[in-house]
Amino acid sequence: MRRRSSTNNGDKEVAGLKRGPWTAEEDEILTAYIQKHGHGNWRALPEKAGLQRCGKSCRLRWINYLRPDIKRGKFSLQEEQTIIQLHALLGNRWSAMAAHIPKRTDNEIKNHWNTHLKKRLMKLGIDPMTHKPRVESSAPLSGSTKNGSDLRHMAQWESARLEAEARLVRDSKQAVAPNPNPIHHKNKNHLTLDQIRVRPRCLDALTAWQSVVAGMFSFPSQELESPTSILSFPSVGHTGTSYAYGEMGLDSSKCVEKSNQPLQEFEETLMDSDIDAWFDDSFRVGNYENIDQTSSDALTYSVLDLVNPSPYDSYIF
DNA sequence: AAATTACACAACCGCAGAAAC
DNA sequence: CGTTTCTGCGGTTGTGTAATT
Repeated sequence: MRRRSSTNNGDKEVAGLKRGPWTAEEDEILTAYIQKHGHGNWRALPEKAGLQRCGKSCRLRWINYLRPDIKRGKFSLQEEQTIIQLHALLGNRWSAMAAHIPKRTDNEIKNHWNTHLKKRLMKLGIDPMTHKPRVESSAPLSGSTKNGSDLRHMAQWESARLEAEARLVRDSKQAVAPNPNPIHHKNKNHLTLDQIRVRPRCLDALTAWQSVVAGMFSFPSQELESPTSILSFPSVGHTGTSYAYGEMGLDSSKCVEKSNQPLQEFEETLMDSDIDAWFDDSFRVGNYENIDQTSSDALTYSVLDLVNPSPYDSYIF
């Protein structure tokens, strides 16, 4: 594809350098060269390999496309769930997210988020940046002060949860072993076995949150508490169902109605496109108690484990 | 069937931090 | 210790293709 000339440091456009999509022949040359010599200095690589590309372009092509340890194709529901949860923890830190999603590149995750997941969350009434329900400021709370209070209560709880999670991620980064992944060597989210033993059962809040969302389908009646928040949900006049709708960012007045009505209308909302299947699968509750933390497999413990207790053998998939 | 629009994703840009000099 | 160079990251855009009109 044609681009305007670059003013980037070290990559100033040089006459004769090819741009745009890579050909199969170029891919072959680059792959063969790196497999034989390693990439070494990216800037010097194109000349050595006989490619009319800048080093930056070669690096990008290798990392995002040609590397052998890349899984291509559709994202699984589990991967999507993980991305969403990691995004809630890490924000737009795509490379950090990629470090916890095997065989996926930051670029791929970023693209998938921007083209799919962000839109799905928005469609569900969830702000993709804050991961909080979007409450229309212009929409009155339909005369229900109680519900307005509840929504604020939920927002406070959610805010506290996110803060606690962010704090935990920061803390976990301060005491970490080197990441063996050469691609993401800067990422330091892996914990040693000793560190795992003293790891606080921090993100149970996330599980709790998932429980709330899953409550849309199971309607828990018990009070929900979060270890990362002093707030708890009122048990009177505010069922799991109504919170769930609030979580979905639906009109609060409808929440009250829906808590006492069949799910028909709600289901109709979800029936739109493929959201229902995705949502049902993506937000089922995991169970931290099932983790075998003494397993030798737990030598590295990552942020992924915080958000997805059993990512690879989940019953979801 | 052609034109238009929406979508997906590869690739580029510019910046910041690390490393080398 | 300051400067230069290199690398990696996140944001953005252009293009090909599918879907719709």
